[in-house]
Parts: sequence; structure tokens; C-alpha cells
Amino acid sequence: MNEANDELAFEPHEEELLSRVAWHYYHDGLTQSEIGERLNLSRIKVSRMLDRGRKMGLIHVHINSSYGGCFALEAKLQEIYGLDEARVIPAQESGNINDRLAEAASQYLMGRLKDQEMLAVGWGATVMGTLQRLARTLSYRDISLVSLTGGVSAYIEGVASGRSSQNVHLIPAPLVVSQENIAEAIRAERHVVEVMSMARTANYALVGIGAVADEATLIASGYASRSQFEIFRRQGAVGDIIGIFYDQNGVPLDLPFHKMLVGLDFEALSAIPQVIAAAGGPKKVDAIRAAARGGRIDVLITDEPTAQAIIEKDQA
Amino acid sequence: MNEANDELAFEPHEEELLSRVAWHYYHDGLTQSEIGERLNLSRIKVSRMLDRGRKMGLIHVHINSSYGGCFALEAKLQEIYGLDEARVIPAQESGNINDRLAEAASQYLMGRLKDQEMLAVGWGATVMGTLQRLARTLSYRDISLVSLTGGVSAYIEGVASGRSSQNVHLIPAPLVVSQENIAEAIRAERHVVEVMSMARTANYALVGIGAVADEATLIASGYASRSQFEIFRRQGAVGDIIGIFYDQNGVPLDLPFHKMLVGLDFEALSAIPQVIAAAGGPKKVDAIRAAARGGRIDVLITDEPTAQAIIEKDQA
DNA sequence: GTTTTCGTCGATCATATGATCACGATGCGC
DNA sequence: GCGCATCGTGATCATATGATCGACGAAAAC
Repeated sequence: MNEANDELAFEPHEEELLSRVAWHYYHDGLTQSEIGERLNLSRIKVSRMLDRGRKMGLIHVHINSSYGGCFALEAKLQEIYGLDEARVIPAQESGNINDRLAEAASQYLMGRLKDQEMLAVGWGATVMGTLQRLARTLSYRDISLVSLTGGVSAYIEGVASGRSSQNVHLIPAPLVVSQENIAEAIRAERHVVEVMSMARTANYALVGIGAVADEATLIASGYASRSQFEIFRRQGAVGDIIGIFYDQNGVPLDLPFHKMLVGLDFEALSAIPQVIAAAGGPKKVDAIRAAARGGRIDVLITDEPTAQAIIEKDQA
Repeated sequence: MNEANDELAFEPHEEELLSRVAWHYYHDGLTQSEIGERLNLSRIKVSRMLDRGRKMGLIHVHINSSYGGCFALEAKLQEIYGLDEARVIPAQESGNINDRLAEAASQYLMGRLKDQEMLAVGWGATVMGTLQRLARTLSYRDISLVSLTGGVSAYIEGVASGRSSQNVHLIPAPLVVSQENIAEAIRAERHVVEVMSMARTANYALVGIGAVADEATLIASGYASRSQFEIFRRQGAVGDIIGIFYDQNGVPLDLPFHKMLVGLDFEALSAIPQVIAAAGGPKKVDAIRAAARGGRIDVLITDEPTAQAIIEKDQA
């Protein structure tokens, strides 16, 4: 697991200084040394401030082009699956796909989120990365966060910490419990009911898409076992969103596992105005394709080879 | 005058490549050499592409902070003068203030302009700089340009050239003519009437603010003489917007000069939903302050010392 | 066809940048 | 009070970057 413990808060004064440094650097084109002289800082400190600014999303580079992602693929995805929007990021051999998807997703959301809106979040590594990058934007624009499922406290709290103004509502439970009646009991808890009904009112939902593969985060984090996955696969599962497995048409399966989940169901998820999924990689092609075919998602953020693979399967 | 003749159009294929390069550089953090290897380009070419991308506004750096401009000053300006929005850019000793204001103004407009809206533009060096930086955004979003006054053809045509899809409507006349009856005749011309009534329907107006000083662009470009300015000053003029001089309360003066202008009057200007002024520098303090007091503008983009000076005068 | 002019390209080199290291300050537990 | 860990700082150095220059090739002028 990645560390989500970076201290994301800093002094207002420091923030002003950082903004000023960034302005001089990017807009005025001064060198770091020049900025240092002006503001009485060592060159190296200026460098570090810029670094932090970039990491924390204070500095944001936007590529103002229809090709920012691969336009042709985006158009095809939108057309074939009736998506509101598709974002495709260029291919790259090395580097972590999830980080790059998270970058693209956070960028998409930064452009979309308005003041005081509410964002519901699902589960998974990409979602986590996206939230980390969004942390600053969220608090600036007074965005509320709400979880779609249990089991997210660990990483959301990391993101939210240090900012008091932010409204964060988590389902205080694990993603999956061991027995159906326990899940029922948890879902009936007053606090859980409250958060879940709040999640239904969110403006956007940000979700990952899981493949039915041994590397799945669900298995890595102990919420499911390989043998369970094998059973799911036999029953036709090709992927999952917020823990719900669906077949190749994006129709949810009738699995006992689903009864043990603590979180919203597909019906409630679809009722959220815009469901945004960020996922990519060869293992996830079928999972993403099925989700798109079934209309489970409104916005898809993925990478170039994955988009290519998805489209090829549906044009054959 | 600056050259506005840079070739702003380029091949679609090249644009895709440029976007890809920019993506790798800014989002993936690859070095220019690595990008060159991947895409079979020499390192130096990658460097030049990035350079071009920045110059042409394809790459856009946003500083995601309330301090991106100096927040405290912005808040005060908004409060004192009832502005919709104020942008204050940090102080800098050296460097051309107008360029930095133009940068800030173009950035503001990029964030605000929606597809197919119409932008009316006034007169002045800052306006020109802003338009140059905006050129790409304008054509991408299919923004129409319309002039608020005569005398702008020289620089607007430079900005608009090379893009056919763009709608540009100019008042085909000088800013000022030598006699009142000539001005009347021009204003009655069918084409002039058409453009002026189109300007009234614009969503935004972008204007400069001129000081009543010998360095004024109006004088430099020969539209007015120093002796005229001296007379204006005696009559209480502190500044002008699109050639119309006003007193320290922002109330337009009754000058013969105004009768010889070809362009909209203040009443028509105020009818445009959002009038955006970009101006700064010690000479312009009074001019800006009066414009703000008189409610002539809705959005002010200025620099830190100027903002400070303006506010001090009104708090004393 | 020749010459001129312009623009593009890559090599070279000075500079800007960020990675690493070692130091000192600060905070924490014993 | 005394280590101990942690963090921020600046010094040093390897690397990334972009400015300059000459060469090449294409288009235009003659």
C-alpha cells in the first residue's frame, strides 16, 4: 500500500509564499535563484517549495488541447457506449498506470467540481491516488466527501486530515463482513443509514473498476479470497465496481458475496448524476468494457492501450 | 508595437504530438531526453516543442490557491467597490507590468469563456497582449470577437489570422476622427451600426484603463495630443475607458473629444454583463480607482502595489 | 539554372535544476 | 538531563535544460 501520510496541511503564510513563488516561476519566467534573491530564500528552498506545490496539487498544469488525451479514441468510446465523457491518456511503457490515471482523474474532477458540491467515492487504489491529488481542491472549494461503501476510512482520513473545514462522511464499517445477518445489522445502524442516504445525494461518484484476477485489490486487502474469485469467475463475473460483480454485459450477478457488502447497490449508484470511473491496464479490459456496455458509468478515464483493446473487442 | 505575426496555426498531427510530449513531460515527469527516445525525436526538438506549446498557450499552468493573486487585497477590492471579482498579481520590481497583467487577464478569461460566447474588446496595450495569449483558446471554443471601438483592426487581425473558424467583427473606422460630423456619419454607416449592435450583445467586455498622463497610449498612437490631455485634466479627467474620459467618481465628462469617437458609449458598455478591466502601474492608480468607484467595471485585474495604493486612498 | 533567403535541425556549451549528503535544531521518550 | 529520531537547511555535484551557432535543405527571386 502507498503511504497516505504526507502532511497535507501548511501555514496560511507559507501558502501565500508558495503561491507567490509559483507565480514568479511559471508566469514571470524567473529562475529559482532570482526568486530566492527577491524573497530572501535560498535557491534550494525555492526549488523545494515548487516541488511541494506540484505534489500537493497547488500547481496544476493543464494541456489545452483536444488531443490532451487521444481524441480519436475518446470520441469512439463516447459514441459506442454512450458515455458523457471519455478521457484517454497516452500510452507509456514504464511507470505506474494507476498514478497516471489518478493524475488524469484528479484533473478531470478539478475542472468539474464546483463549490460546495458533494463527491461520493468508492474503493480502490486509483480512487485513493485521485483523492490524494485532489485534497487541496477539495478543501478550497468546500467539497464534501462521502463514501459509497465501508472500508475506506484508512485512506480517506489521510486525505482529509489537517483540514477542519472539510465535510467527510464515512460509512463506519468494513467493506465486507463475514455473514449476511451482520451486514444487515450494520446497514440498519442509524449512522450508516445516514451516510448512505447522504451518498445518494452526491453530485458525482468516483469509482474504480476491479478485474476478476488474482492481483485484485479486493484480494490483496483481504476482503475476498482467490477461491471466491474463482467461483465468481465461473458464474460469469468479469469485473466489479464498489464490490459488486457483474457479467460481461454489466448486469450484476446474484452472489452471496453481495449480501455481505456494506455499501450502496447499483441502483443507488446509477441514481447519482455522474459516475466517474478511472481504471486501466490489460487485466481490466473486460471489466471496463462490461461496465461501459451496461451503462454502469457515465465518465471513463483510462489509458490508450486499454481503450484500444476495449474498442477492438466491440468492433469485431 | 509588438509583432503579432507569429504563425499561430499548425498541423493537426503536430498538435497531437505536441500534446503527447507535454503530457509526458508535465504529468509523467519524464525528462526531455526520455521523451525523445520514446517518440524518436531529438532532445532539442522536444525542448523546442515544449517551448512552442508554452508560447502558444497550449500548456497552461494554473496556481490553485486563493493566494494565486494576493487574496487579502482581492477581497478588499471586491468589498469596497462591489466588484464581481478582483485579481491581484504579486509585486515585481523588474519586468513589464503590462505583460504580466495580460497573462493574468488571459488566464481569467480562459477560465470564464464558454463555447460560442462573444467577447467585446476595447483598446490598449494590455488588451492587445491579452488577446495574443488568448488566441488559441478563442478558436478552440469558437469564441466570437467584436470591437467596442474603432481603431483596433491592426492588432486584432494579427491575433485572428490563420484561423478561419473564428468570427471577428471589427468596427471599420479609426478610434477618433477629426470632426464631429464625420464621426456621426461613420456611426451611421450600416456596417458600423451592425458591428456596434453586435457588440451590445457580447457576454464579456475586455477593456484597458488609460491614465491622463503623457505616456498614454492614446497619445503615443496619435489619437490625442498632449495639449488635449492638459485640457481634459483641467476639466477633472482622471482616466479613460475606450476613449471616454471620466472624473474621479467615474462619471463621464462632457468633452467635445467624445463626440468624435467611433465606438460604444458608457451606457452601452455597462449593459454588457461583465466588463473586465486589466490595468496597473503607479500612473493609473487614480484612473482605476475612479472607474471602480463609478461602477464602470465588474472585474478588475491589477497588480499588488496598484491595488494597495487604490485601497489606501479610499480608506483615508 | 543559379543565387539568395529563410527556416529547421542538431552540436556545443553555459546555466538552471534537483538529488544527495552532512549538519544543526527541534521535539520526544527515557 | 541525555540520547534518539526527525525534520529542515544549505553545500556540493550530477544532470536536465535552453541559448547560441553553423550547416543543411527548401522555396523564392533573379
